[in-house]
Amino acid sequence: MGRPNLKKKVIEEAAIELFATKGLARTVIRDIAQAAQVTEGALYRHYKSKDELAWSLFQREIDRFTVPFSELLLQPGSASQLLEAAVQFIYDYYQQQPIHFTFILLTQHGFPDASLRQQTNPNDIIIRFISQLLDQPNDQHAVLMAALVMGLVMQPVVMHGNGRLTTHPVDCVAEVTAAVCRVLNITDLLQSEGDEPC
Amino acid sequence: MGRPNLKKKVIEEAAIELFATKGLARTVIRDIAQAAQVTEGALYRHYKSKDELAWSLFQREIDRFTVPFSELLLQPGSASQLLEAAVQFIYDYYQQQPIHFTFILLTQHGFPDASLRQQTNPNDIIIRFISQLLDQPNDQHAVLMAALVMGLVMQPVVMHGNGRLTTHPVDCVAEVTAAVCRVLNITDLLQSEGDEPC
DNA sequence: TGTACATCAGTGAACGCGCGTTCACTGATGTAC
DNA sequence: TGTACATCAGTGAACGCGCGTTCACTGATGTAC
Repeated sequence: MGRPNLKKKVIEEAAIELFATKGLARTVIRDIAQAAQVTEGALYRHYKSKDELAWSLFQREIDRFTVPFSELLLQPGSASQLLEAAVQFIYDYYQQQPIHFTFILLTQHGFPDASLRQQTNPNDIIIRFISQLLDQPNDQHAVLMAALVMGLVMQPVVMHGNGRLTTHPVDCVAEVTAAVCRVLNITDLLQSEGDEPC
Repeated sequence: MGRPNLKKKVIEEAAIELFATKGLARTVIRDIAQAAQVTEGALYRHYKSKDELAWSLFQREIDRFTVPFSELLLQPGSASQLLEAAVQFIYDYYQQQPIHFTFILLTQHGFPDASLRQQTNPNDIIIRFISQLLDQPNDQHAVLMAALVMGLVMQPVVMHGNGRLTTHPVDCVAEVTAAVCRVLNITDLLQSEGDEPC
């Protein structure tokens, strides 16, 4: 083999898929190498340890998600429009990149939480967004609301992942957005179909 | 030492605490033995493997939670009363047994999901409860609603666990219950303070 | 263009540590007589 | 009550496998002249 590191991407995709399905700890270097059709040593041409591989991929995947996501939250629009766009974005991402999304979701607890910069930590992004939406400096009430919204939006993904929810979240955008608005007491008129308000 | 297995409980408590804080995979037998002040061999007088220990504790802790919880859901009362009691029960449990509750929460993904009987699986209990509450045989809409409620109630615990929410969930029962009712479009009158309705 | 050399992604085999597990043992407690 | 024996929770040391990691190597590609 020569210069073009053809296998790096293959290794990374294999690692992400295995991490997403088996978890960090249950995935061993041999699994990754085998899935990527390389020997185990090849992995160490690109990463100096398994931990570095996992952490590096996690950071990259987090960024790929959060950068466009936080840009979206800066767009102009009413609260309900923004929220709907946010929910749509998340579920679209999950639909188009299910493995990468699951990787983020599943492995986030495997790293010390403080190790991500606040700027790129999805939890903190949501908290800031909800704080300004409610026009409350980020006091505890805003944090609670952020937690409620976070749970509301993510749990359908979890339940879809474990097979209980067979409807794909992407087909529940309107319903979930409506729920979010109800929880936040946002009474904007959505361009909604189906679900009726208070 | 003699017959009374004094150390079994100590071993189990040490294991639960370590599993809850470090996770199953990052906790090694030596950690548990050291924390319980016994040698590693002692552990194998009670369990035939690390996996059996973890699984056995998980089943036991799940049962200790779900048995009284699902009994509570059978009590008479209005929808909103039942929901408030349920939220109160969960947050009380988390307050009184934070380590045990976190153990369940954190390690649930470490076991194959199908391995718990449907009867004692919290997810399925919630789905059944919401299904009958909405008077919809458990079709996908009810499952989605169950997911929303589950996320709504559990996420504050997660965020309290990672330090973002400093208010204890037990002090958010009214607010969370109100959110649940709004999501489910339940317009019962709660004996609520503070939060106003539609 | 052709030749000589540097680079470096990937190989294949080995290494050694950390881990779960085993096992001969000890000695305190319970039981039979 | 006292004596002999069975039981078994806990000890302490060792074992061996699975795992992450290392390393001398190969050979294809890029570059200098």
